[in-house]
Amino acid sequence: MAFDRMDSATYLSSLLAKSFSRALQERGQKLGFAPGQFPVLLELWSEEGLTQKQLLDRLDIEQATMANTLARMERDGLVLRKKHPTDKRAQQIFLTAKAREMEGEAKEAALAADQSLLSGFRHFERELMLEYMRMAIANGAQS
Amino acid sequence: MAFDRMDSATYLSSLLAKSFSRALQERGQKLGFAPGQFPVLLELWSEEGLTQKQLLDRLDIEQATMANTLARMERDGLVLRKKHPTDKRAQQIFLTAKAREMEGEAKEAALAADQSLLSGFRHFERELMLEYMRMAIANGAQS
DNA sequence: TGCCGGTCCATCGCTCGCAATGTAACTTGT
DNA sequence: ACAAGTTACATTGCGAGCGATGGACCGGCA
Repeated sequence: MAFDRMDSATYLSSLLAKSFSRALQERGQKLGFAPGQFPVLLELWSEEGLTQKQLLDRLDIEQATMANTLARMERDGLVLRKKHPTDKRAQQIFLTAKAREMEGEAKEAALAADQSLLSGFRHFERELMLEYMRMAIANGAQS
Repeated sequence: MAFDRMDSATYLSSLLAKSFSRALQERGQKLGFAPGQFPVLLELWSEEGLTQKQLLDRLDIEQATMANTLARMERDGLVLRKKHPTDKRAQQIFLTAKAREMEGEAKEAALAADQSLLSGFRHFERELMLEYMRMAIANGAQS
C-alpha cells in the first residue's frame, strides 16, 4: 500500500507542532520562559491566585503535567505557590514580579512565533487554517 | 494586550499534534507500535538494511531521538540492529517478521487516525489543510 | 605509517506530554 | 462523630523530542 507521510495529517501535525514549538522556544528563552509554560502564564496574567485545579480546568493538560510544569516554573522564578487559606490540600498560584513584567514582551514573542511560520499566508488563509485546526481538535476531544 | 490561545497557531498546533498522536496511539498499541515508531517503520517497509544515518536523512528527527527510538523498537521486537559489514561504526536496521507482517494493518491504523480527526471535512478542505500545514512547516525549515 | 579531522552512534540531562498510584485533607451519609 | 468516598496534589515511570558530549572508527594527508 502506498503511504506518503506528507499526505498524513497525523505526521504533518507533529512536524508542525515541533516547528512552532521551536519558534516559540527561541523567542521565549531570552525572556526566561519555555513553550509549555506560556499557556499557564497566559491564564495567570488574566487572573492570579488560581488553584492548580482551576488552571487544569482552563487548560488542556493533565494534572501530572501541570504539577511538573508549575514546579519548573517555581524553580525558574516565574511563580509562587502559596497554601490555600481554607483548603489545606490546595494551593494558590501567584506570579513573581519577573513574570508579571514580561507579559507584553512574552505575548509579542508568541505572536512573532506564529507570524514567522505563517509568513506568506494571506489573512483568509491564516483564518481558514486556524479554523480547520479547531475543527480537527474538536473531533478529537469528543472521543 | 488581548491574547486568545484559540487564535494562536502555535497553541493550536500543539493541541492538534496531541490529538492525532493519541488517535494513532490507541490504534497502534493493539498492533504493538507507538506513534514515534511509525515513521521509522514506514521507511523500513520500503527499504530494509538502512543505517541509522540513512534513516536520519530521510526523517525529520534528531540523531539522539533516533537512537532512543530504535532502542525501544529493538526492545519491543520490531527491529534488529546488525553490524555494518564494512563500517564498524555503523549499523544496519532490519525489520523482524512481526514488524513486516503488520505493515498493512499499521498503515490502515494510521489512515484511520487521520480520518477520525478529519471527519466532517470535505475533500478539498482536507487537502487545503494539509497544504497549509506543509507551507508552515516549510517556513520553519529554512530558518 | 601515523596523525588528525570528520563521521556514526550512544549516552546524559533536560522539557513536556501521558497514566497510574499514593497521601493528605475535605465532604457526605449514617 | 466517624467511616467511606471524593478531591487536590505529588510522585513515578514511560514516550518522544532536543542539545551537548564522548568514544570508536574511517579517510585523507604529510
